[in-house]
Amino acid sequence: MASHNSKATIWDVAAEAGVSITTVSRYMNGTQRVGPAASEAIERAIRKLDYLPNANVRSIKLRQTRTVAIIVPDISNFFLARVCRRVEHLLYQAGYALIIGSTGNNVEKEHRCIRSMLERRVDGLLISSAGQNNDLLRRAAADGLPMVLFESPQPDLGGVDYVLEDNRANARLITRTVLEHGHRKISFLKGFAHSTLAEERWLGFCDALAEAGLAPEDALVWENCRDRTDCAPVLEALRRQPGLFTAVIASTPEQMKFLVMEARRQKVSIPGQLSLTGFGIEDYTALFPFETTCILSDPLANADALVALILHRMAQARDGENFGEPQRRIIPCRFAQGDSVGRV
Amino acid sequence: MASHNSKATIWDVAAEAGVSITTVSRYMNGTQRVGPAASEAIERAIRKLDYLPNANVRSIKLRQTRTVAIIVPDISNFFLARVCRRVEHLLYQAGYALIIGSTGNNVEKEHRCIRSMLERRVDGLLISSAGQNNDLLRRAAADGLPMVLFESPQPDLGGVDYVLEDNRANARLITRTVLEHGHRKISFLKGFAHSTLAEERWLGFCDALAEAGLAPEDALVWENCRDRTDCAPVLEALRRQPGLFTAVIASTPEQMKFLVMEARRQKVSIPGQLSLTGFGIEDYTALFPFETTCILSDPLANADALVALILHRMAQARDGENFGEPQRRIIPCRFAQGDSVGRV
DNA sequence: ATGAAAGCGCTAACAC
DNA sequence: GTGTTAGCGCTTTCAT
Repeated sequence: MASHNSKATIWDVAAEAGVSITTVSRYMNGTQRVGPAASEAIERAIRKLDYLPNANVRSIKLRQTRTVAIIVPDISNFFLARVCRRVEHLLYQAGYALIIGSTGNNVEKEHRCIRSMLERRVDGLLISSAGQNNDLLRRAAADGLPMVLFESPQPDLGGVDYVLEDNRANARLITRTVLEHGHRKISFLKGFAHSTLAEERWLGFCDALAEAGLAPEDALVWENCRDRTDCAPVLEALRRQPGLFTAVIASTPEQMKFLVMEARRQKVSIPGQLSLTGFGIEDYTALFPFETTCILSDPLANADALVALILHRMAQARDGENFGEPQRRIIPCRFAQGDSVGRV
Repeated sequence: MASHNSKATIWDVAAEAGVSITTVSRYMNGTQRVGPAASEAIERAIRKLDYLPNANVRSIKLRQTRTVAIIVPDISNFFLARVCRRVEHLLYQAGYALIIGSTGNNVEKEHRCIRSMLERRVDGLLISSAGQNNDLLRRAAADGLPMVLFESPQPDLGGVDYVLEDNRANARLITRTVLEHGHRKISFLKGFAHSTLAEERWLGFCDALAEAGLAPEDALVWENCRDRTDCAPVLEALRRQPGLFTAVIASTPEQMKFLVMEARRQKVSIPGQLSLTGFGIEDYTALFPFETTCILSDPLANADALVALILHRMAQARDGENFGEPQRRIIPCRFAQGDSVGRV
């Protein structure tokens, strides 16, 4: 079987059609009218040779790749998968392809991902960064690369666009709800240690507690819960020591899911024995065996904002315009009133 | 702010370091020794200029992009998201980047996705095709593009590698289980109309029925169930006409999920009033409020096979070797014995 | 160990 | 309307 280097080039098409490569180029891109005779000959040659222009070569003259990159901690995460799907679709409609990098919250991998995207000269970069690579990102931004960050704010990385949710306010709101239901012993599951997203949710929790004259209790705070095995101990503790806490707040949809699974396994009834709330996603938390009271993120709205911003920046970059003020879009979340938080 | 065309080239580095571009190239790629003095000067120049080689330009000389594409109906689908995550990771480790296309089972979009990937000269293509683009795929394969199909077999597209599950046998197995539990009125949810994957599962269902001397009843077969709204009528029918069927088999994990959600909403107890089974995924069906009896697909095993095959083919293509026999890997599924199928 | 120069496949002035 | 030609930024003979 032939190696696929056997691809036809514009020269082959030109020769076959008996015209110059310029004419072929013009025909392909519609940059200029070409005569009907030539058109037909070229069309025939293209079909005969199965000609497909080489986009990489094109990109070097055009100085744009019509590719944007998205870098996220985990594409199989429900929220991010939804974001990616819509971003891919919207960009596709705008004539861009999407390259995805999934970093697993590994700083080293994220670094190499970013580098790789830069070497590929993507026209734009969408990134939910775990942090620690801000110097690299800053340089890229300073170089004029259209870029929008999302999910996790990077306080030391200004001058770029952000798409965020108000995690602190939302965490405060949900915590207040729990307090209003009479709970005083409230457990909190923190997320990935280095994530500013997780940190903000934690701060919002503390805010609400403070407003009620309370303070977080060490014994009720669970660090770095990323896995089902990280979440199991929470319910085990409760069973060992009934009354240790009456409500638990999860700071990610995954944590909620793990808690639901563990609650079933360990036969802890929700909200009977334990109230559960936190951060969810529509169409995900819907599967839980109760109406979930929680803050609902909207992946589609996030994606829409991301695409709107990056397209805008890329247009500016193409036209050599000044970028102007960095944008900061806060995507509102919905407060879902369910029955997973009971009165105490 | 400067346009990001302000990128340094190999010429800039050479000039800054006082050497020729050849030397810089050799230094970057380690293709040949360069003197210590030159090395240091180049290193300094690179840092100073923030030089990042242009991968697209490189690719045209090297005749490889170190990029592979994966095209799937929906990246936010749990199974595919998991597959993509692992494929991305494995390929990344092998030095390849992954471009993802999500087609929404739209033939037109799939076609343009494939074309786009070919124009980008990806070194390999992984695709779960909805069908109907087999001529394009066949030409690509004939051109020597390493390619492996998965999920949905394309009977008219031979000579390429496949990673599949034995859907027909698995559907037969799960149906037989339902029959063995005494069910005779069994409802079946078919999947996306044009999907050969869905078709195979349907055939396996028919096989088992036939073995038991039964035949599918039109009133119990639901076509083209892709959404929650497609699944709701199933349970509504049962409530309108109790005893219409005693068990339901879903042909995709999503259908199972929708049925679970609807069962809760419509207050149909599983397996009390209705037995439920079908095709699931570990860590997904785990969330259901019962132990699910079903066939479990293994996204990781699928991904491993995909990557192993494509890497092998790409190595062959690079070395100009003959491709030899097409491979066909059947990934085994696990039969999960739960309690969602009751005795009748 | 280093450099000059010939491409890779394409686009875009600039001629005609 | 069409062709000539000079690049785009890089790798790679082939000399030195």
